[in-house]
Amino acid sequence: MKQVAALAGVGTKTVSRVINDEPNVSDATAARVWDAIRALDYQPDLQAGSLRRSDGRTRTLGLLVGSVDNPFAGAIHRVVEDLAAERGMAVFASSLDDDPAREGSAVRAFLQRRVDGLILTTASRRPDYLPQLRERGIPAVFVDREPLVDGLDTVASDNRAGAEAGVAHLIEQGHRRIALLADRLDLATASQRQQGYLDALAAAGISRSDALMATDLHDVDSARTALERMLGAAEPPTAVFSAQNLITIGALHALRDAGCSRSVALVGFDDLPLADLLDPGVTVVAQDPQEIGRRAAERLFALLEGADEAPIRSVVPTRLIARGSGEITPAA
Amino acid sequence: MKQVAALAGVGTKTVSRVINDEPNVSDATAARVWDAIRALDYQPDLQAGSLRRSDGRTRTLGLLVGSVDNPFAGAIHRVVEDLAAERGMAVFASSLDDDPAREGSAVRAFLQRRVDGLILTTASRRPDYLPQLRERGIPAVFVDREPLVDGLDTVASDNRAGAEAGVAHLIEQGHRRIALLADRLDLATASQRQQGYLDALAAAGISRSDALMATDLHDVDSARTALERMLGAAEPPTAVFSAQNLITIGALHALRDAGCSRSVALVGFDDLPLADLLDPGVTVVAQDPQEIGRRAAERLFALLEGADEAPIRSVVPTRLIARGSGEITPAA
DNA sequence: ATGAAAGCGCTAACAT
DNA sequence: ATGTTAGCGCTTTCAT
Repeated sequence: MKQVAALAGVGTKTVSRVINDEPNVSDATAARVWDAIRALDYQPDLQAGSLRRSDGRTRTLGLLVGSVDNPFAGAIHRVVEDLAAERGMAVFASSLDDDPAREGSAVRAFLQRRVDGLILTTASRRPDYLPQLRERGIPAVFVDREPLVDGLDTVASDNRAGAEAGVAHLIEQGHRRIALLADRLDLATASQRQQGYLDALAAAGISRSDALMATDLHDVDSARTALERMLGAAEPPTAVFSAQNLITIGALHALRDAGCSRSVALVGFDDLPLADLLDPGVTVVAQDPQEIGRRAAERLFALLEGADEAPIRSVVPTRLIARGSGEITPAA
Repeated sequence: MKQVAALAGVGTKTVSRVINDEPNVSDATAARVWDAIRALDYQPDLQAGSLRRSDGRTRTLGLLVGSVDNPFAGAIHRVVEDLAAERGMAVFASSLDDDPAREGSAVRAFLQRRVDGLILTTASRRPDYLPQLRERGIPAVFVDREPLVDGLDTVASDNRAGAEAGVAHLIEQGHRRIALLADRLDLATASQRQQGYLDALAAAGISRSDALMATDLHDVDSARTALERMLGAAEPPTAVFSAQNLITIGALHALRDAGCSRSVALVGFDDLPLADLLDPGVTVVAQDPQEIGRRAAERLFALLEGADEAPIRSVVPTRLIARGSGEITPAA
């Protein structure tokens, strides 16, 4: 910056004024400064600036998702990035892997880099870094999972209602032995979806059976194995509700390998790319990751602009998409 | 930091020494400092530190991909993130959308935030920011696409050979009228894959037909439309080579809608989730995004540690995965 | 083993 | 309309 000032024959503060287009610079000097900036390929150091700037902003935000590799997270990331870019903000993204330790170090990494705000998916019901965020006045919006703490801003799918609708759909087709394949129940999403499953059964007067509920499934293979075991049991399910996208993939493998794709019904929570091209098409309870990302980002920006109303708890509706697999009726 | 120093009853420099565990601090003082740090929930400001630090490092890197929403990009991102985290580095990710303007502003945003290094996918053959990177000594590794500039470090799939192998596979099944569905040819990947297609035809003595080559396809819908048109033409292709993952999805839709999934062969470049569950399974020329990401990240870290050898041009082999759609033989 | 002073690149506050 | 001085939170250099 000093070089630019020297080349343009002005003081550094004038250069600063030009860059941030503050008032009180004559057009002539501004032009000279811009020339010097171009001549030197000067790029202002945003971090150094924020060190002294009154609001201390770094124009940077942190995004924590399940895994940047997961299509659901990718969709959220993309929306957040686009909205952030419109405001000249850049985004740090990190993967959580549903590991509280990894979550903690990711948040720490964000804080050390002085992000202005955070959009977080959490693996814990009561994240331990919340007091720190409060103290430092760093706004955060939780997405996908709602911690069990009051006063937080959250945006998530209607997991319970969506799961209930998916299972009710299977019940309408005449199924009574419906399997549940779910993730670790300490994750809010998994337990809410299980609750929806149980609510749908209860509403139809179907008693729950532990033999039909597999939980703690965290990847494709564990889901596949769990369903294979159920299909080989004495009273196999006639329908399956899989409560997460990777689990649905595992279930699809198990059904295909057992030759049951056309005889055992399947409804999955969360949509999959190509789900409509399978045969039968995969019926899903679709989430709307774009909408989740959009609401979260907009809420975060509102907080950054000093919105002071009460925290919001935003629930994004799900949508049942019938494609065939969920409309299979139980064998007579 | 001053507060910590005050609470621990030491000078700020001692706190600095403890944080960066430099030598010459007695265990007793160190312990007192750590206590103070915990008591105050102190997080050092990494950016402020790098301002004065001799190497100026921010422990941050920039990653530019096609779109953070694309599974290929997601896989690369994930690997880069994991390797970066091991070294205490955070990563800024941005989407390119194959738009040179967006590419430029993303790189500018990275530079203003003083990233230590870059992993870049580019939409231009000669990115205009290269001189700036040189001047500032910011190392960059290009992934997926190789700019037409000497002296750069690059990591990419063997696009030409992979495409040639995919098309040769179709020719082996007896096909002679093989369609090409490709992206904008100004993108290195697209033109290399087209070249592979042409090489395979030439090797088999099949003359090229412009009616069978659709280019400038950039998303699912344009690919679908292009293939629909070809299938309705006088001499429709008996096989299709789709040169990119979104294009393959479009082709699958077109084939299904035209009722040709079982009669027209398809080989796609780049693997798709669920490709093995479709019926028939989708034969693909699989890339290895993890390997691409790993090599790029490791090369970047080597450059950051001052490796001074000549730039490397790393070519990652592809692998043909036969799943059914590519083994369909032409109708007699 | 520890601390004081200077300075990294920038912006705030106050001149002029 | 422009420049000067101080200081953001840290690390360097050099003294003690």
